[in-house]
Amino acid sequence: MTTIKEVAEKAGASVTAVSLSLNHRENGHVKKEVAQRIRRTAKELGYRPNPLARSLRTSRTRTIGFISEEIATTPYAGKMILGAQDAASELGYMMLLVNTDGKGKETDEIAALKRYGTDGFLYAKMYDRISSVPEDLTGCPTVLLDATDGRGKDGVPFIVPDEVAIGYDATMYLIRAGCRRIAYVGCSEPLIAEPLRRKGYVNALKDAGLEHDPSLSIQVLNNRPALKAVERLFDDARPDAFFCFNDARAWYVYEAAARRGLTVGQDISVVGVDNSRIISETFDPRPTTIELPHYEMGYWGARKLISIIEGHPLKPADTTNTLAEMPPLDAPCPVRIHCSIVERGSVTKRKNGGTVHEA
Amino acid sequence: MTTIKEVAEKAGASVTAVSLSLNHRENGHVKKEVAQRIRRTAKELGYRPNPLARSLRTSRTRTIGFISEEIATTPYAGKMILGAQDAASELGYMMLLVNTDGKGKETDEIAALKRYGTDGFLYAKMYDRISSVPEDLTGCPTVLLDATDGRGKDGVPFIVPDEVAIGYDATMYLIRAGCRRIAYVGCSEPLIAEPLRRKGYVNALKDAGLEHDPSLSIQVLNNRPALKAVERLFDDARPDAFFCFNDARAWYVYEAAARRGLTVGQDISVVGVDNSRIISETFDPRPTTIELPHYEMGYWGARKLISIIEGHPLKPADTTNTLAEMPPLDAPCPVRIHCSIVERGSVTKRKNGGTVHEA
DNA sequence: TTGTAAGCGTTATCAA
DNA sequence: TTGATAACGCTTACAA
Repeated sequence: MTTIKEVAEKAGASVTAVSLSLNHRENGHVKKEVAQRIRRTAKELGYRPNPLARSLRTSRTRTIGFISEEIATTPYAGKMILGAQDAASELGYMMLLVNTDGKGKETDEIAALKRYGTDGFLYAKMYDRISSVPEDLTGCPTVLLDATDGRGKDGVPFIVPDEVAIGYDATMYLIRAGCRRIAYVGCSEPLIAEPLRRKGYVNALKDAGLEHDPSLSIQVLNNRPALKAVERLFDDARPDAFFCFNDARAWYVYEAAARRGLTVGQDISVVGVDNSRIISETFDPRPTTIELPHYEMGYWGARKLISIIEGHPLKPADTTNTLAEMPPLDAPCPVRIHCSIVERGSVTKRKNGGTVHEA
Repeated sequence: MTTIKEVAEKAGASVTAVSLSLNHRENGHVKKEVAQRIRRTAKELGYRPNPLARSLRTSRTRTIGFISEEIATTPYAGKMILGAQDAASELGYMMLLVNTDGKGKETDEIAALKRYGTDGFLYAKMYDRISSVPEDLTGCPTVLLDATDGRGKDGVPFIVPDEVAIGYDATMYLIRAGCRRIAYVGCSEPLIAEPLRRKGYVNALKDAGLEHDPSLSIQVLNNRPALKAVERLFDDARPDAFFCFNDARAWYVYEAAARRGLTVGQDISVVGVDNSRIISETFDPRPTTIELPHYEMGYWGARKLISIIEGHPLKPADTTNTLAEMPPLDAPCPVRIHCSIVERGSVTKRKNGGTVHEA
């Protein structure tokens, strides 16, 4: 590894001049000509500053810590991590990863991260819920991922999926495909997402001028009772399409359909949220899956965090492209991204089907 | 943050004495009494050495880099990362995570990791295959995860699942549950795991004294053709159980069973490899899933790597507990772990159903 | 056994 | 404009 000293010698300048020039802060301190010479020889030598030495001096490390209680408990974790890592990489940051048990270990891991000098923290949950950020993080730049701390705009900045929009789009997709008796197979666990996705479903029906038949909406848990409930739904309400809260719920629809000799994507249509992918991998493409925006939450969470660290606000324009275009009906695996970024003191504004909160 | 200097002052000793004492290298240099006093005051002050400063001096960072081409492309990535992180954490290491595209970006990310001074690298793939480690890593401590470089024991140390044992155990599990006509639903893609799992299946049948009926073995890809093939298998060979290469293959068995009014876990039994979990989540527990040892690969990979970094060999005893006990037949979701660690110059030895390669 | 000081590679201060 | 030099917090060679 070549050092600043070597560059200075080769370029016939002082280390000061080199440091200043390479950080583009030479104005009025180093002659333009010299600065250019320095940059040239630095490039020739393939010089890259030693981040450790730099950090020791500046007490800024250009690293962020990704803290997750349950990296492995859901298949989606990887996407959130990937998104965060991509953003970090784009902005010249490194990402340190720790897993915690949410208890004593958490304190230790956070302490370790702090010792390594991470500039900020991504605190990730694996499904939207109210979750308080550990005390050890107060005062540190932090962004909550897939959770809120319940203190709204006074709380820690957070990124959550726009669940209403997800339900709306899934349902509208089925409507546009010509379905008229669209069922909703929800989840009877108390999840934040549940009523919101259902709300989107109801809104879409309303906007399309379709009657909202309550007998088409059910909530199920799992195993036989869930299957039985779905079978009753098939037989009593006779839906021509299903919007399923998630893949697990969609499974029962597939099973019930198979038992009736019906083929999904032919006799009935199914759209489910989530991404275990098995459905879209194994069966024909049209009955499909809407992915939760885990990648986007990670990506925009990291951008948001770094913007806080560096003291420049994340411009609203930065966030709008999280909303992808609605794919054509014949696209093989249509997916739409819904992701909203909320920060303290922000104002809500509806935009292109998703919700963007601006500062 | 309290510094070594502050500890020295408070304890009435020199920084040298403090450094030596806290690193437990005081023998013959610092009076025992003084060393103890130093350690006490260090504890009182909650002193923790600054890793950056230490690394700058020692050029060892106690960090490892986890390199993955495709963190997000499979649901299993998270587990491997978790395992590696757990091991790192236990051994006092931090883990830096980067994602690459396998091309130009990879070189950049590796360079970045090197600049940050990572002591070693975990190079992870997401399914067992032959994969060469990037040149940039030659000379650096590296462990390949879920892949081999094809150079056998002369190559880079690697960790891969013991696929034969997986197939053996899955099949034996069905045999022990009383099944007699066990089908194998494989995957017709050219995967390393395919013939190995099948081999385990055949071995188990043989060991149990059951006839190996070739008409019970099929390989399918996906969509309608896969479903049709499985349906033919149902109708022609009349199996009472299925060992499926993975969840995606298992899906077709569920679908075909449902179409015949058969209930899995009642009329037929199914064991599948992989962990999308949807099967075990939604249906009765007995027809179940064998998870690939992603966590273990990450965990033992990191231990292996750190042992290389620190220059002390990983003792075989360390690896044996990767082989969990065979769970009782009535366990809700029986899982068995198969993970083998291979290193240069090692010798194979069969142990407790799994394969452990000893140095 | 103890402590002083050099050095790791930067950035920042300040005198020239 | 320029370039010594101190400082960041630690480890370690070496002198006392």
